[in-house]
Amino acid sequence: MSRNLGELEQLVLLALVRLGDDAYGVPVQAEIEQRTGRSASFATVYTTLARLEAKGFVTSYTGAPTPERGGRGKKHFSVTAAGRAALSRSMRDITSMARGLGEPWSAP
Amino acid sequence: MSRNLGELEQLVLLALVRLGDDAYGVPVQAEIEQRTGRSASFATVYTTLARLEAKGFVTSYTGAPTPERGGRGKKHFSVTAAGRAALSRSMRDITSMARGLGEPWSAP
DNA sequence: CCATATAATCTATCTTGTCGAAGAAATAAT
DNA sequence: ATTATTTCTTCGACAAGATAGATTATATGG
Repeated sequence: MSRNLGELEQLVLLALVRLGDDAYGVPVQAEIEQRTGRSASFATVYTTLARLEAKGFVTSYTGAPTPERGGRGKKHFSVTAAGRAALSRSMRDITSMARGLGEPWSAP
Repeated sequence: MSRNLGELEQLVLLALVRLGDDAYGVPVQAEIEQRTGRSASFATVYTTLARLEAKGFVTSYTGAPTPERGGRGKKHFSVTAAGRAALSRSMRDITSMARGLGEPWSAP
């Protein structure tokens, strides 16, 4: 029923857009932490990614691992059209509510 | 205890800022529906308001009812300094993640 | 085949979102 | 005063989202 995105779902979706082809768990987590300063464990990011996929907002394919030095293959994610639409709606909702308010949320 | 706001909590807080002195349950719900087009029952709004108050992000006082034509007294809400700070953080997080992206979430 | 590195999943719990139905408080009508 | 009507809020119950510690999977190097 809920075509609404949670807050973390929004951030993850935005991170995917930012990262493009390099989008998989690890960098998504890093991007969120670096840009927002907010901590999010890998597990948290992965569960969110899984939920988004279940809703059809992202798709994934498992790629080959880095030839360099060990490790498991990466699971790459990309945002679907439905995902972009959902993200767009969420962003619109929040900007609609914030529009016109200078930045009163930081004023005394 | 997460000091992060949920999406609805953000919207409700923004609605309170918009409404100022006229901020109580009914208009908050109306403001959200009108501005975002997204439905939210009164119960949903009140629950969120109660949670925000429990977290210290809003305060309330029960005012006298309208002399006009019946009805229960209104419970007025206002955002606390902590609430503004939390809202500010949330807004900053999302704009930080969206910064630079024209509006790619709506592009093919 | 054991150590090490990298990446993803499992399991479990707490927090948020959601709303139908019921309750509370005031005025108006009978 | 009793009942109706209007306005606004709370209750109770469950679904969905957030969170992370421990665990598993897969690759390379010695």
